[in-house]
Amino acid sequence: MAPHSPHPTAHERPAEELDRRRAAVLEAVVSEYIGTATPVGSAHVARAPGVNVSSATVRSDMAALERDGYLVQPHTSAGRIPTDKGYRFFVDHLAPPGVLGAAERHRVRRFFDRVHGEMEEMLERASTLLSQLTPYAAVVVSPSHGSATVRSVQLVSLAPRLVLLVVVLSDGSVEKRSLEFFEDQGEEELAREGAAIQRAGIGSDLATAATLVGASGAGPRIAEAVARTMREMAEAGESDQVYMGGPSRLAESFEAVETVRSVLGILEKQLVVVTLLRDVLDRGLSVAIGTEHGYEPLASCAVVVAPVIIGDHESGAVGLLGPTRMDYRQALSAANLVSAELSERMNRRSGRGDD
Amino acid sequence: MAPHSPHPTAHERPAEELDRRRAAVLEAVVSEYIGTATPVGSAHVARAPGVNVSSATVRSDMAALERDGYLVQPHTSAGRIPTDKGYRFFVDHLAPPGVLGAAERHRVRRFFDRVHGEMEEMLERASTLLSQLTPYAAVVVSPSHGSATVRSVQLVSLAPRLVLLVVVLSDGSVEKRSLEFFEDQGEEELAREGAAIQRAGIGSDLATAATLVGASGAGPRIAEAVARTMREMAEAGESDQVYMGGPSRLAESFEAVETVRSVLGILEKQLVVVTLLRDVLDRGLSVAIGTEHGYEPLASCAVVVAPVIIGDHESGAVGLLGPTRMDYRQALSAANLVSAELSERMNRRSGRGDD
DNA sequence: AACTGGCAGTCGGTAGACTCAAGTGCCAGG
DNA sequence: CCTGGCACTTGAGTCTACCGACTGCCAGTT
Repeated sequence: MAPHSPHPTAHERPAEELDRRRAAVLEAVVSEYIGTATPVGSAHVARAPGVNVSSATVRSDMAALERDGYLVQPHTSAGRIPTDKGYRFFVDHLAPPGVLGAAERHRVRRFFDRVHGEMEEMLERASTLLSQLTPYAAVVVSPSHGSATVRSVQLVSLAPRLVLLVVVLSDGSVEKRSLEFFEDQGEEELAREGAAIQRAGIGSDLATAATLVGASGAGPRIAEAVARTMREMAEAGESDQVYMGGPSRLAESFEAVETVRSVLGILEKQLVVVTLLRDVLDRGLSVAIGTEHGYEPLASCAVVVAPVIIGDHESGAVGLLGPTRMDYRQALSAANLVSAELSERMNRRSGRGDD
Repeated sequence: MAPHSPHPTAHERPAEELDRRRAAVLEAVVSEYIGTATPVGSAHVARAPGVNVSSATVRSDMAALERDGYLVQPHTSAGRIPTDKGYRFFVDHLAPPGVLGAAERHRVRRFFDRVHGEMEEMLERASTLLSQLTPYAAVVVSPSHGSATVRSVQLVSLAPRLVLLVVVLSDGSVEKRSLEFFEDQGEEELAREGAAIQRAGIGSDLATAATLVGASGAGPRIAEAVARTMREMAEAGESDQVYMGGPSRLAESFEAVETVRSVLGILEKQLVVVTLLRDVLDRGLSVAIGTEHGYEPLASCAVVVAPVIIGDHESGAVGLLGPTRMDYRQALSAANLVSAELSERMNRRSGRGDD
């Protein structure tokens, strides 16, 4: 058993090492396929760094990887392409931490330094930013009001019998709703009512405030209408807003126009998107590949998610949607960078409940 | 010259009538092509109602129409397809007024009866509605603040050193912006300052109000910051918001994924969209076909526009974007219906300046 | 003069045969 | 256990022939 072979390294590789080589083969296949979208053959892989064996050996490794479900052959005389399981292994074990280029980091930083305007605008533009940092479509789910408390309630007369209810919450968001009354309301009566309502509701969350206002018995009709409307706001505030960035990226990612259509169609259903992202996050994942998210129509897609953390819990999310053969490293670092930056800004802005 | 021919109508058609027949031929070609996206041949046209001549005659008419630039042949042995000029003639002279089905009318009515929430939400959802009424992508451009006047100014403390400026305008819109101060501001000082600022600015439009507030000399630092921020709001309010509905419709309209990508890419540039729609409206058109709008990348598209009229002038717009072979009748009636309905709602809501 | 049927001519699109290149599986040998 | 060599498979590309859908033109009819 003396190592007199011309390929000693190959000869002495113990079993454990073999697995490592297979991993290297898998990595080579995935990397190559991500770049070229073409089935990759054993010759290509043999040339990859970390794989110091002949193409014949690679072939047997690839056959094994196929048996184990990491690769598939589109047809007999073609190279291999990764399965979802293959991508999964790549993401979990092989993908290096992945750092964005300095240029991109700088771009993100500059973006967040320049953003003015309020949360909605920031989120909207962040989704565009994300889609420009990567070749994928981006989604940003706005944090729900959650436990934000009422900071101010105001009634503004807009026209005869038309009054605008404006509620400011502790997270800096403003909800408005117009109310129509049968009788005209005097300017100073409105102000008085507004003050009373504010006194009743301030400091509580929207739903509670609505109840308190209803019970406060201030001005018969008005308080009732305001209470009802605040309850509406509370309900509406729970359904998170979704911002979509760079939908045209989808048309770059997929060949078939039919796929583009169906994926775009899904992105239009905001509720689905929110549920999907939350699901993935709840399962503790940051990547969902192919059918992992259990949503059939997106079987050819992968989703990369990063939470936006405000205060102590995940309340929003940013995501990237691309083909399963997406560049996970790039996508992950972009999503993480933007979500971190977003979290920081939002934390800085939102008040801490009590002054 | 007694009409003893078996085809008397054909025989006695004077020159002017001939034109009418050509128009009928053109109409048949356009209608058919809109429906099938396939070059249409003389045999098909000959069978169309209103064209009571043989295919040979139709052929010579089609040749004439091609000479005049209304039709083209993709290749020698194929049928004809309309040119932009052909579509234009169709739209201007041939397209019947076009009424939406009762079901659609009812759907629109119901939609507008149910919409609650405020303008932004209404516009957003109107764009979705429009894209569902037709197989095309929809855009809605929000009315700019224009001459809306300030109805209320409020300063709300969110956190130490963090204050939210909330301005309510007479059209029911609410602008907010957070201000950061170096020193902490007392709750009641803020209220006092807010009241003073409101007194200075109320009744003027945003830009004027900003100047007035700046000059009012209320509270040294605060008034200055508020004035600056209000000016920012005035500027931001001028750039109209664009809502895009049903982008996936684009993937249905075009065969080539490349076209889908580029058109989607253009839709993402909101400024371009706004300019385009305004341009078309300013030229008094409601349809722009192919290159008529002078925007090269959209040469394969047609745009249908309808103004949203608030008070006395066009301040917003709804539009539909589809292939040049779109169903103009359907698109026009849908856009008109939604824009009319939208105008009415907005007029009802926006206060009339003075109480 | 206007319209018609008939006919030759023009192409695009499809189907089949063939070739080519990429890539595999297997095997004997080191 | 790995390697080079070899036979085999198969999609993709090319070429050809053919079919069908049109058109343009023309002589004939009313």
